[in-house]
Amino acid sequence: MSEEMKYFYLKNHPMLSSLTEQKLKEAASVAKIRTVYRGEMISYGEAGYTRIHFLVKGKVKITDNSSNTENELIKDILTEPDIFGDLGLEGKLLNDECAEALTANTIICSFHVSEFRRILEENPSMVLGYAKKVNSKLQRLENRHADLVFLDTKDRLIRFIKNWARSDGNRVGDKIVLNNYLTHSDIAGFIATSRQSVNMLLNELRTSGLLCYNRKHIELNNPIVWN
Amino acid sequence: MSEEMKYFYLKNHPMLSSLTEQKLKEAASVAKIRTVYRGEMISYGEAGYTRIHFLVKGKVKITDNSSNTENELIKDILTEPDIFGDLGLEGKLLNDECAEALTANTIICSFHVSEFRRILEENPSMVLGYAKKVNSKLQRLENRHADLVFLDTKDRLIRFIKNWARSDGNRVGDKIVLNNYLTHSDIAGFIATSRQSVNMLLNELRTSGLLCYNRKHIELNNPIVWN
DNA sequence: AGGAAATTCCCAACAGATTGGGAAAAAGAA
DNA sequence: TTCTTTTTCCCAATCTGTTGGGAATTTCCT
Repeated sequence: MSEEMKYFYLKNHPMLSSLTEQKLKEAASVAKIRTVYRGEMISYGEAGYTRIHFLVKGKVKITDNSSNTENELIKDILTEPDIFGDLGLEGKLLNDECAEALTANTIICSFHVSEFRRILEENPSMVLGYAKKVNSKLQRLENRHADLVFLDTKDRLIRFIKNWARSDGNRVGDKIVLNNYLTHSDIAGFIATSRQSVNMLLNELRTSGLLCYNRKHIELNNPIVWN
Repeated sequence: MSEEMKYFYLKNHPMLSSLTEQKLKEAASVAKIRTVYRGEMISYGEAGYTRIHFLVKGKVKITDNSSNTENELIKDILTEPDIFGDLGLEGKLLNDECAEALTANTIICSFHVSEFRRILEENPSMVLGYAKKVNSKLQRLENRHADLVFLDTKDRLIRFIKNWARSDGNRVGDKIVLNNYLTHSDIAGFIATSRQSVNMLLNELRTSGLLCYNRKHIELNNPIVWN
């Protein structure tokens, strides 16, 4: 990966776009950039040498492997552009948190937290963007938590698909098409239900004409309903 | 409230203790400090003029009033020292989020986000503390979310009491004593169950000898179990 | 002290979702 | 292609926790 490509990818990431050309080139020189295969794990580094990752292309699944092996909890599903890793910048490894690329040729750009801390301190303009980003993760989780409390499984699935369509859907004619890089099991792990229920409910939505789906794609039939 | 008291309270807050004396006095001059009664609501400000609050003494309950009136969801219960308000620093009001003092003479110190943004930008050393704090809120919520997914009501209640004891318990002889400023309904709102279940389970724990409780206090009998 | 409001307490019936059985279909590997 | 693994699919039994009834108790207000 050439230095120019690194610069290009970093510049396109909204968290870093506010940097001056000079600062951005400095950042690019210490950044590590990597193309990750589908299914490949992305390391958070060792305790004391943790990293912070910028997802510049592709999708990433964040899982929590601290609990039972059966029925893993999916903490988040990220679409570019986003960040993940040791967001506290403290060098602490997070509770058995793992990241895995969901798409082929996922591109990740990463810094040691110590390097990133320096960059943050030298660029006060970036600080607010960082606070905003971490806070937005907090709020998204607050909403998801509230959904888990108040909604039943079906409504959680619908809410999940809506959000998915918003962040990653393509309008094609009078439909919204999603590339389906998730299994029923992934969806179940995200909305906290069983694979069986996800399957049953998707069939229900299909029968009632709200969507079509196969292993590759999901088509949402009525954009108004799915808004 | 005198200027000296403001300075004193701000200096004692870990998020602000890294400031130089000079910077801290400047901060104190723009801060607003207020003593809040039990049950009193704490305003987040108006859209565009939101505030960020430093809880310097007392307990505060953060609720989400966007859903049904019945069975409110309690987003968090804060013990001093902590921060809350518009953590994204964007001037956006959060989804019907409300804050309410749970203790008498709760002391809150607050800034306009625009003032606080300036303070952050002028004090790079504070930035990391802020990121760390917001990230710790994110992680606490991640754990709570996982508890809601994997644990049954009883284990969630036990986990809740454990955390409560850790952040706010006093060791008295071979017991841990908690000042009980929460109703069964509050606890239910926090662990996402019904008042009835909280009551049933607390009685169960009492019968099995793990704790004693009345409206004022909760005593945990076996510190080893509750660790 | 007396009355109103909030909180705590109890029980039985019900509902939504899980569990655990197993089978078919698709994807990936060799 | 053929074999293996993963994913999708279905059904019936079961269960956890809620709902909604109402009563007792405590706190707060005057």
